[in-house]
Amino acid sequence: MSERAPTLEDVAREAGVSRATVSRVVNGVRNVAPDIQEVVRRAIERTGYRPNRAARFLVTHRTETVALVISGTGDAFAARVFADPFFGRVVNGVVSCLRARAMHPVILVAESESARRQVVDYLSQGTADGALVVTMQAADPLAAMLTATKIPTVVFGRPEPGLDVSYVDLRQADGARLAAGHLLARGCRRIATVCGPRALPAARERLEGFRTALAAAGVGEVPVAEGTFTVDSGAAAMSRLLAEHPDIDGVFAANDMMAHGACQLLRERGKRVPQDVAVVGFDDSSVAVAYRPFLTTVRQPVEQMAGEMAGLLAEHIQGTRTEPTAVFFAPELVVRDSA
Amino acid sequence: MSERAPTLEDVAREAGVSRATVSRVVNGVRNVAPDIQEVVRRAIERTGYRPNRAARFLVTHRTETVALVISGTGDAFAARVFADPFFGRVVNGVVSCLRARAMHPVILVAESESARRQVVDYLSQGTADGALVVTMQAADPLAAMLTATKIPTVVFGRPEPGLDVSYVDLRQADGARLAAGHLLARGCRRIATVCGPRALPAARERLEGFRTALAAAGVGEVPVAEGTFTVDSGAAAMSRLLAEHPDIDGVFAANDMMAHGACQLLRERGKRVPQDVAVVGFDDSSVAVAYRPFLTTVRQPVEQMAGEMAGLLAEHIQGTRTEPTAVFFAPELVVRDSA
DNA sequence: TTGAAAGCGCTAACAC
DNA sequence: GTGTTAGCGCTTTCAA
Repeated sequence: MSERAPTLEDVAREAGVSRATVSRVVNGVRNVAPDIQEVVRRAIERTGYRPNRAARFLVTHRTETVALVISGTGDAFAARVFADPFFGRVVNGVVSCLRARAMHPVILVAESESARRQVVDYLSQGTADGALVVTMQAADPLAAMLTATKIPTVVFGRPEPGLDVSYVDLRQADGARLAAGHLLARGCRRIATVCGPRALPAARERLEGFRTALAAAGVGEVPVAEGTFTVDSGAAAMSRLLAEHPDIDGVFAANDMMAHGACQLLRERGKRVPQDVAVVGFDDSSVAVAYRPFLTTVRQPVEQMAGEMAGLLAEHIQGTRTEPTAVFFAPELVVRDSA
Repeated sequence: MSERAPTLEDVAREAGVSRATVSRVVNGVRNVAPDIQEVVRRAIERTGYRPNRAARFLVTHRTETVALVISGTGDAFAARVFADPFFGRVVNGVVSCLRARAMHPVILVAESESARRQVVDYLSQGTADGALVVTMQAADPLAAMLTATKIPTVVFGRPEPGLDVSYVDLRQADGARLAAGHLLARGCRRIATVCGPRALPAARERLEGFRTALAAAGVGEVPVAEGTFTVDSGAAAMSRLLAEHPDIDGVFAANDMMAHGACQLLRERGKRVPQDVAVVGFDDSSVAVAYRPFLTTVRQPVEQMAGEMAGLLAEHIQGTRTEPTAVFFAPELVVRDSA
């Protein structure tokens, strides 16, 4: 574009020292006389020198960039993910953590087999130091492909069994138990659940945890309807539930959007929430308090989890941590209006 | 990590040709005999060679990465942006367009003066070929800083006057006119509006456009309450409006979330939507049809706009386009239940 | 403490 | 058509 950007060479000439010396002060290595440091610093100032990352990377093999991969499958998959508040929270957590380390996330989408290969390809070109994988799918092959290629990887949510990779996860079952306990404590006895896509491990764990907790309290047979984590699907699931069990008095939905969908449908059918039917959501995302009724929900600290995920990756990259590590987070019940 | 990744040199040796020849087939340059091409291709296969991006960049000066900068100011600013469906739509549009060009977005957040400088710094290190700026603020200085540094830049939304930079924008006033026309056609005459932060040019344009359209139809004096684009703020604004003008029969909200907030408040106050008060939103984001009432709204083709923004940047980067260009999009009225 | 020099892996003239 | 060669801008031994 303009006339060539200043290089180390230019600064060196300007300061009357060697390239090596300039490099040393730029990288904060000691062994440089204070006065020379000062001279160099001024020369940098005058020339407006910025180190060239690519050149530096060529020798250090560190790009200070990590890939944030949204993995999953299907038509319009990406659009759905990006519309979900969950995605924004993850990005937020990742960015916050990375910034403190002067690293940056590049967004990659892996929605098909070929896209997955492209991601692996991209990463093996040394464009990023590692990968953060957020998957919307069971048995996502991406993490395995990545680790097989020896690319530092950390995943959000428990990976498929047998895969030796670091991850962060929520104690899903505990969250479900919290929801069950709250519903029970309210006096609900005819309790149903709107679960998430069973293909998703997290959704399965919430469902199982919920069933287990209820069974332990003597409530057997829990009617289940599956949704897709959207408001619509929550309403549809609620409708199915109501058709077969008109006397339901408590519902646990596997995320907040479905919980809202359930609330809406319930109200349309003339049921009051929470008086006639209590509804508990999951996530405590921004939508929990955006629409009425404000949701009683199980909080998942997504930003924190995403931050920890990024932190783990950073440690793997710099070699501070070598063994695959799992970090679990505790869910928390947030009581509001819906139950 | 492992033993050194294979380089061009390795492939060349394996294939029994020179580095240059391998480079040519890798980059799809002609002037290579078909049989040699085949030999090289097989050698690449055998060695598992992946070109090293940094090395390539060092000579081509193209990183095939662009920065997607979320710019704005304030505490918790980032969290708010990331929670907004708008952000996801932008990312989606950008990623789709970039992928086709084998480029990738790296997410940067510029929420303070120092963060802005870091962004400029980052880009002057040649880490990305250009910047996509999405700002949530009036007179954002970032775009100016970027263009001053000769970094190819395209912004989402009209930049401050006098700044010679490419941008994409919606014909905001047309959108407001659509909303006004619809409300008028329904027979509304006591019409108010919940506008967005006046600091935002887009919000101001919607407001002005709305006023103008109404004035042209002989409806003067439009009560205005300002919100912050959140559901809450929409409800609060509606409440203020109602306090002063209890007989309002039509409302235009500057985005869908505020429209939902207004609908909720209206219903809480015993008003039926749309029978007693008609509400028109703006954006046609995913929330428009997620909650009842489904919103009548002005569609803003965010994904398309974001895609065009990325496309413009790509052209600027590859030199196909040199003059700053503005591309405008036409809004569209989507009639549903709320008006 | 500083400088000289050897690459890092690749592309692009230029020569053959 | 293909190979040779000279860098791109930086870090990092190794000597001095």
